[in-house]
Amino acid sequence: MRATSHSRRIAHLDMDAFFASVELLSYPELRGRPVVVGGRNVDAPLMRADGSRQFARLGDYVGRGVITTSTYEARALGVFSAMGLMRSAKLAPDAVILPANFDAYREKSRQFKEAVAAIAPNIENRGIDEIYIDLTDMEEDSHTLAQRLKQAVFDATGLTCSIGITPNKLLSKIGSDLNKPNGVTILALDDVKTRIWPLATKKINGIGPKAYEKLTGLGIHTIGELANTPPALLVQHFGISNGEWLSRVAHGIDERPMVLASEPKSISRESTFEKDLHVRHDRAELSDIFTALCMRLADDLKRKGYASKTIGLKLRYADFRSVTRDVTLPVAIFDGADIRKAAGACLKRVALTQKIRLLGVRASGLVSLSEPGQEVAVLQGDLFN
DNA sequence: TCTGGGGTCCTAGGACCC
DNA sequence: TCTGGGGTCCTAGGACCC
Repeated sequence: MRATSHSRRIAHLDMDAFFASVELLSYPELRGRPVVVGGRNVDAPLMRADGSRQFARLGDYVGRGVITTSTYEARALGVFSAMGLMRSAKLAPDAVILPANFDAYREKSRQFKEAVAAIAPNIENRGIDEIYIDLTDMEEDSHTLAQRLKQAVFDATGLTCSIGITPNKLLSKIGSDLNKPNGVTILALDDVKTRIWPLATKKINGIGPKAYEKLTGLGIHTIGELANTPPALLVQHFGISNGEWLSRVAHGIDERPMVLASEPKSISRESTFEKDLHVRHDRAELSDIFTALCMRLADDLKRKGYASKTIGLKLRYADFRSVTRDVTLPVAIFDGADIRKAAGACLKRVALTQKIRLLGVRASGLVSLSEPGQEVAVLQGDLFN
């Protein structure tokens, strides 16, 4: 076991505009154009009589949903991930909108991670399109390694990525973003003052919209200003744990270890409706959606080999407030009808005083079905009667 | 025309136990 | 006759990330 004080070399690899880039492999004629992926009512491209394809236009989109990924050409028009589609349609009406194709993204994800693993096996997964890689024990210099990794990813997928290599995960994550797309950034701790301190505090992974606003309110805009703020002041405003963390990360300090394997903590399914639903007028439809969510969750549990002791319900009202309720059972369950009963018991505990825009069901307290010694019930009805 | 879906982690209060 | 101090589990909400 290596002591944490030992100097490490950690890479962060981030695929460039991942979902959109995967789509461009199928539709190369869209290269160089603003393209977004997302939405639920998006038609796949149609083939015209002359063999060319007809794509849906963002400006014609009607309905709920957000952008999941946009190409760099679309970002130049102000259209980014998580932006509402109707709002983005105003900003970039002539952009092309494509439906998401998650199976294809998962397959490309598997391919790029496999290509990296063949070079450097110590990988931490950070979702579908990014990973950390421990390069500490590799022989080659960082520039050579970065090029090798990028080439391997491109050969396996036809896609480009950006890489940051530094002594820790915090700086590598910031670094991979500094020369996007198709970039490499290599930093040492000595570079923090010149390269990191000028950046906005929200570039730090873990400083989100709320913390950023609070810092701005204190007159702290850059990471350098954060580093030069007395830790006591940060503790005063953010609490002991967060305050001290802010001071450390502003100085580029991050001792978090690589996490090479992990078990899921929860599995969930949720759905935002096309239109807000009324608890009485739309009762039948709501009930069907609720049951379908529970059945899909049961499928997910079985496929992944887990049972769950705690079933939770999530509900979002028309005004976007959301509430959760959960119940812990005496035994773990995985049957769809049992999940439906448990979630139904949760639903009885929430106030249904306005229309609903989202329902979700969550399984936590997971127990692996492959590990013996756990009490798992396949019960029929007697738990809630 | 607001604001997806799947996750993790943290906090805080209350129950309950020793 | 007036009330400690842990520890763990459960629940609800919220921040944050991809």
